[in-house]
Amino acid sequence: MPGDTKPNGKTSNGRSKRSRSRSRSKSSAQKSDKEAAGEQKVASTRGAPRVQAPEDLPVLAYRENIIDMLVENRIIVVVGETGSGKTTQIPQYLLDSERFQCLFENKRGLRVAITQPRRVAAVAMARRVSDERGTRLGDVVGYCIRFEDKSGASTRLRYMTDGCLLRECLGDPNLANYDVVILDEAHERSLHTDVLFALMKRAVKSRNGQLRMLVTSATLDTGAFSEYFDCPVLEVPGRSFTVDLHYHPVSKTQRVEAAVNVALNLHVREGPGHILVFLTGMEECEQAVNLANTKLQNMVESGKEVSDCLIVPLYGMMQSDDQRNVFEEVPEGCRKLVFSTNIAETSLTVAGVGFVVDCGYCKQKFFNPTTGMESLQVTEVSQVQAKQRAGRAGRTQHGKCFRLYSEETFHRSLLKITVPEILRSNLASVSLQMKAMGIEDVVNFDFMEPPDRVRLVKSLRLLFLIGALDADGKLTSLGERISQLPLEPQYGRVLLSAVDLGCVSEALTLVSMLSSEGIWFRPSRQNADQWEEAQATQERFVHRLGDHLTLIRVYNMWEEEGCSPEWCKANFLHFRALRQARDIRGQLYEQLEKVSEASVRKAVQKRERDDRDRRRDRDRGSSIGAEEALLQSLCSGFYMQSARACGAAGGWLIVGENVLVKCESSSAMDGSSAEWVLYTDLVGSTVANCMMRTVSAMDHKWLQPLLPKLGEVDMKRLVGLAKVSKQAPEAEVKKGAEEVAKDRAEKVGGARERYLARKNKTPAKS
DNA sequence: TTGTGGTGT
Repeated sequence: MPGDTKPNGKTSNGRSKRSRSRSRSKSSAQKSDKEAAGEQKVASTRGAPRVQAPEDLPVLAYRENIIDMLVENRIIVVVGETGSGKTTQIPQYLLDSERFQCLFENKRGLRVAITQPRRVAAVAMARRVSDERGTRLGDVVGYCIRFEDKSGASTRLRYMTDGCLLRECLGDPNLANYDVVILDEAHERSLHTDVLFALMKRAVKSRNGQLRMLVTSATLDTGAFSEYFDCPVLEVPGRSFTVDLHYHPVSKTQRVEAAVNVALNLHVREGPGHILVFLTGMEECEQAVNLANTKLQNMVESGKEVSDCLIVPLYGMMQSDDQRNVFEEVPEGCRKLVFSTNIAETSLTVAGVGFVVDCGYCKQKFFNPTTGMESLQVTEVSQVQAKQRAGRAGRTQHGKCFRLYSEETFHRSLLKITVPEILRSNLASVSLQMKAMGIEDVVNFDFMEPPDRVRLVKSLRLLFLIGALDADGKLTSLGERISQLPLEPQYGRVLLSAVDLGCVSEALTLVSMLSSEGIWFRPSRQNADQWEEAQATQERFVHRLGDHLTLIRVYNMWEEEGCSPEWCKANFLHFRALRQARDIRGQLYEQLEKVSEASVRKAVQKRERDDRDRRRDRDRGSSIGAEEALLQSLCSGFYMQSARACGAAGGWLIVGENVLVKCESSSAMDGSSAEWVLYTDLVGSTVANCMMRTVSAMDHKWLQPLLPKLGEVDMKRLVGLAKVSKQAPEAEVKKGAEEVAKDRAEKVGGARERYLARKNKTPAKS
């Protein structure tokens, strides 16, 4: 990374020296490496027209090599470890190479898209490169992220989130706007990047030499990449310090205490360097902080000499100002001990870490396509993750990493790479987007890591049920409109039916709230008083008809309070999440208007006028009409997720499935006797213990007209086998029937199991 | 009994 010190401790030039001291300051230290890089400009360009890239970036030596390879090959893979400079330099090499630009027939000038998995990274890289070139951000170098497009007609290097490029593919699957696409951080295997792999491979082929692609990855799984893309791989060395590995196996149940003990041992024995401990979740981090404080106190009381130590947790759901505390500079001689979730693995960088303790586990989300159930499971980390965690100790000094498992476990038990998100996700949105791009056969599409057929078939079934696909799996005009909305298709369906039912405003609010991060602030249970106070405070928002109307009520009250952050704090709500919901709502409002046939604006304005009148009249009762309409429009997207009370058991039976479910205890409908309910999320780890989250009471007369469609699903027609079977009847029909059988047989979420099974059949190279 | 790893349009 530009501005880092070299291993020998000298800085490459005066500018780096300045930026080094700056990178320790509060404002940039709290951000990721990439964002910090972007911030250097403020300090270093004053009076200078142009920021220079450090002269000793490892990638520089490969400049001509990269261009040669990309002239000769349509696709190449570049493997470069942290600090090689690949993200900032390679796009500029291409832009500055006449020889490379000669390849392209169009004379509008080279245009390069560079994707990042995270928004902050896209912005920071654009800012940095723009500074290096001495241009205004948004001119030659720009970026594009949700809610913010800082680029224009003259933009040649466009940094963007992978999700943005994916959305651009919808309108233009061949990406005619670009000559080169760089998919950066490909090793992270984000859902969007994985889909882009497949789309780009296709686009490169169809553009016939006029579109080049470069895939960059930090860790070595080059076999899989080069095989899939059939392309050469170039390795660029990194620039970080060595990290000694130590293995301290402990039992899974003792990991928190063991992690605390190892960390305190390090604190007592080792020289300078902060300590970063990786645990699985918020509760573990809070618990560890308490435990470490107690133990440290005991040591001091027993007369042991212990130096100063600041002990802090770090996780995503933390209030923003608490999170900032983690990055505060500590006094000389004071050590920081940070207990973090995997947020510190890639998203945030704690500066000055010399020691890492890795518990060997993390939480991962798995979606079970058969039940539609989502679960958050504590899972062993992959080898790639373990290396990434260890690397956090070697950014500024020679480091040490303590793994709370054996070396044998590392090699024998841990997966080589993390199970890619595409194998763990709900694919409804991916399938719909592919259909909207004219890709008919989604099930047999050439993904690098093909998702299970069941997962894909189930996504088609869902799209059929909401009317986005017809019985033959063809995109309907409704599906086309839904695909335009940046939402899960089921939510898109709800919005469009809300237009017809006259409750757009409410639906926009609800869908935005459901699309944003969780709004409820749930204090750690380590803090019992606060926990109870939060429960009691949040209960006051509850709407008797369920969680969906509760969410709308919270949003409306927040707006009435002038969108106040203080009001959020007092009511145990995440301001960040509500603000995000407001941004999303604004965006959806605009896009829904483009997409929907009726005039959304008129409907919304009428609604808002009515609301004002009602408030003036203090006649709250009359808003029932809109509330009912909202619940009814929910049915159009989620009727297959409704359930009927099953008296004896005190739960509900999901329609069309023999699964008995309960409400989560935090739900407004918990303990309710409503005959019919509808949920937007189903969570749990096994079918036997799964819970509805976000639940509302329903009137059966809204559901009744929709439910028969559940019986109309013909999987064979949906995946397009009915037509194929005319040519090869027996085999194909049998295959289709097996699909249905397998589908029924499947009960427990098996992405990981199937992935493991596949990996074991074809062992990865070591 | 019961919790919410992290991203993104």
